[in-house]
Amino acid sequence: MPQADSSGPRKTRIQTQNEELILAAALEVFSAYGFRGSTVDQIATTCGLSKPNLLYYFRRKEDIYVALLEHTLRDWLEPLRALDAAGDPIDELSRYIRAKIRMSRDNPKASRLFANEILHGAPMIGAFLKGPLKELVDGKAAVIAAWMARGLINAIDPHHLIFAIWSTTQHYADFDVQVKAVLGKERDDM
Amino acid sequence: MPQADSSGPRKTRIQTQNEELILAAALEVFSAYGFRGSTVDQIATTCGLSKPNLLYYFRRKEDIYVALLEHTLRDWLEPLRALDAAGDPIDELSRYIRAKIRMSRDNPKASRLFANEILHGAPMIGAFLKGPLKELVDGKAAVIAAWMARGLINAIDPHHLIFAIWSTTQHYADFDVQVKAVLGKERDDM
DNA sequence: ACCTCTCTTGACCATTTGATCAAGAATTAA
DNA sequence: TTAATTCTTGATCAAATGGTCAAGAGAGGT
Repeated sequence: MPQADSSGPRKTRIQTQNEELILAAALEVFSAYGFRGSTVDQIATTCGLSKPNLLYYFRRKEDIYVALLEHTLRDWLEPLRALDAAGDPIDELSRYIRAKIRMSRDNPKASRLFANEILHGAPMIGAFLKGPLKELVDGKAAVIAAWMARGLINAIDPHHLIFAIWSTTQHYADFDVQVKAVLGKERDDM
Repeated sequence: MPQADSSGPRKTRIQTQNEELILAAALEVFSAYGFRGSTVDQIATTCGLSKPNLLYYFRRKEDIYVALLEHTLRDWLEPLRALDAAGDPIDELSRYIRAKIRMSRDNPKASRLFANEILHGAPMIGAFLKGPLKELVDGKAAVIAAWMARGLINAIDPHHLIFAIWSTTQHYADFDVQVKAVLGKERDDM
């Protein structure tokens, strides 16, 4: 029972390797079909393991999903964390926006994974949103508000500025098919 | 077999009434759980009909879903259609944006229904996106481009301007739980 | 009242799917 | 080598679920 050890990451070579395989396959499948739309068999087939073998590493379907969310969530917020109060507002915000666009382009599946989770009421990461995410956003909103107070940038509600950045950038990952359909799907520029 | 008549809407009073009930319940359920995440039983229970009875009006689960999408799609694009080339650009765009925000607020479930469909690759309305939707957007993008050419508003890519409007406004419906979580869920203003 | 057509439902079916288990194969430590 | 541990899988199960069907209840027109 590999999950049992909460003390130390006493993991076998095979264990580490297969868990990575599984999470990669899970991202592929969950991001495309959502939690309920995906089957354990699909994930198993995608990573070339048998279903019981997959369930040896993650005992429940939900465990795979949660592990994947947590695993991906780490990098996802990195660009926002990097927003530096001491830097130039325009530079900092530009860098943040560009980083978000790059992430949407390079890892649209992660974006769709989260979008789907939140769209369905965030049943698994609701606590995370109200806790760590809110803290982070509140903190950065304060940074932006300080810039505005010093007259460095136009004053608008910082929270909604962040929402606007999130929505516009992630739009290209989450609604990819719509964007491609409307643009005629040959154009790859932005 | 009520579906059969493609000639005229020869519908019974009960038929019309129950179909409305079903579509309302379907919006409730599909918007919350997605297509595969929803069950016919859930929809039946929500509108107080038995499952076989519901399947008497819509023979397959997919039929309910498609009917709902088509039914909702009509109003959804109305504000964009209303964008008037002869009007003042600022007024027209303001009106459009306000209309979209109002729709996101008044009918977030419809927004989430579409968001989910598109997020999963638009398996049912892919043709609509590439056809009628593209025509409409291309037409309105041309209108906006004409305003820009006359120097009435700043020049940026009209298609991406429309995407920005879509994403920012629908964000508040689609990612409702995230917005509420981050804002502390008491605030109801924008 | 009578007949036809519409509507409703309990019972049932086939398939899918998350999950289990015992037994065997492979790996690792001694 | 040997023994313990880890890994793998075919077979199987129970529950959920989309969909069917025959038979009965109800509405509407005459």
